[in-house]
Amino acid sequence: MSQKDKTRDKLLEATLQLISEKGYLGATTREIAAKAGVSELTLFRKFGKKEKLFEEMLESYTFLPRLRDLIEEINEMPVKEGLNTIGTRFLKTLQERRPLAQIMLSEMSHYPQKVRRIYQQMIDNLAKTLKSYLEIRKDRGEVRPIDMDFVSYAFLRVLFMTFAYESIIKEQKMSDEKIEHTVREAVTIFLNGIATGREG
Amino acid sequence: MSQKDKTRDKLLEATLQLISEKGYLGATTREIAAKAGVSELTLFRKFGKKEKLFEEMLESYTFLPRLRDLIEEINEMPVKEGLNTIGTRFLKTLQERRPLAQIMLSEMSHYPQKVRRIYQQMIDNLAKTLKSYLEIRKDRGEVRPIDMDFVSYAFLRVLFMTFAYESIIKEQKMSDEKIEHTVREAVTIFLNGIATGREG
DNA sequence: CTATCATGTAAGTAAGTGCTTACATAATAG
DNA sequence: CTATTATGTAAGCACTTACTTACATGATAG
Repeated sequence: MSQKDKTRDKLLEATLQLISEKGYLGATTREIAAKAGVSELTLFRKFGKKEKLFEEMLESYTFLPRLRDLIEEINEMPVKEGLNTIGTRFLKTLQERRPLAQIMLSEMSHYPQKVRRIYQQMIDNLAKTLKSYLEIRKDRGEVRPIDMDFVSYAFLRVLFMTFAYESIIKEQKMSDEKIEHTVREAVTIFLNGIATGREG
Repeated sequence: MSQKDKTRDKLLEATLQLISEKGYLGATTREIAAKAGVSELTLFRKFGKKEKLFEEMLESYTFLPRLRDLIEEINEMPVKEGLNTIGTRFLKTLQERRPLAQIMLSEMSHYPQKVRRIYQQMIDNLAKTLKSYLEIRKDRGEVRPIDMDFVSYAFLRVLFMTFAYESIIKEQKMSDEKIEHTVREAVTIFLNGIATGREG
């Protein structure tokens, strides 16, 4: 990688870190440049405006790598195992890309159209994967014929908000055990529900 | 109400609106005062600092009114109806207090301790209510003996993120029908799960 | 070696920002 | 009515911000 690209990367990385910590308005170009170890002028020469820097940073960071090939991986698994795999992978990805997740959460009110991209990359895509997986299970009689679109989103939303609560509001990293426990509980509920069938 | 209190209220209201639109840093004291129809100096005479204004605004707005007395209301309902009632009430409250919900979501990364208060008022309390309701149903054999704490949070989180997605990312108000549909689907999943019991 | 190109330093600009001071007026309370 | 209190206008301060201009230096490619 050329020196030029290294500088660019350092700036994008610093932008990710600082905006996730302080928000778009709270992160100043001075501080971003300092954190990247370059002069502020370099930042402006490369990106022109702060907003462009923000956009290019969003473009360059993605949730995808860990989530790719998930369809094929889970394709032949029974429902319980499939949900477990997808849920665990989802939470671990959020964990690894936590700054990006944090930006997504806190800037969604003010930059909805910019955030929508990463939301789509992350949750919409994953929901689609999950949905088509569940549709197959439905055809095979493994799951009930209900609105799989809603089910998929619901499953991911429980996990996403659990992540947000633990690692942002409570400011604690989710341990591997916590992740496992969370996914296990969610899968149990989604598969079997909580009712016994008896009415009180 | 005295003129004094009216001024105060107008300022708090303007603060709520503007911070929900632009975030804490994006909302300026000048603009808040203008929106409230008073001079900026009045703002500072009443609250001293912007941060204090923010805090007092958070103190003054609450999610509670609509949620009070919910325990007694649902107490004798069967699970399905109980979940339906609590879910619907929850979504309608979020809708009514949307600016507050929006602030809660977007400032949670930067002011976690301040947001925790409204989170506790809203979700933690409601989860507790739901949990104790479910514990009773459990004792009566209506629901399975599983982690009711997790179930309660999971149920509310699905609804909360659905609300956030619809009304913040997609920027559409949730219609009453949408609310009903959302709750109905969520209740179905949580009660019965999606599995048939047959393995593929 | 030399010409180019990425980067640096330094200084600065224009526009905000939160917050203050000095003085004036209108409303309210006793 | 009068004294107090809430509010207003106007100006501005000290600081920060995104962004710019002018000039210099070091690396790199041909």
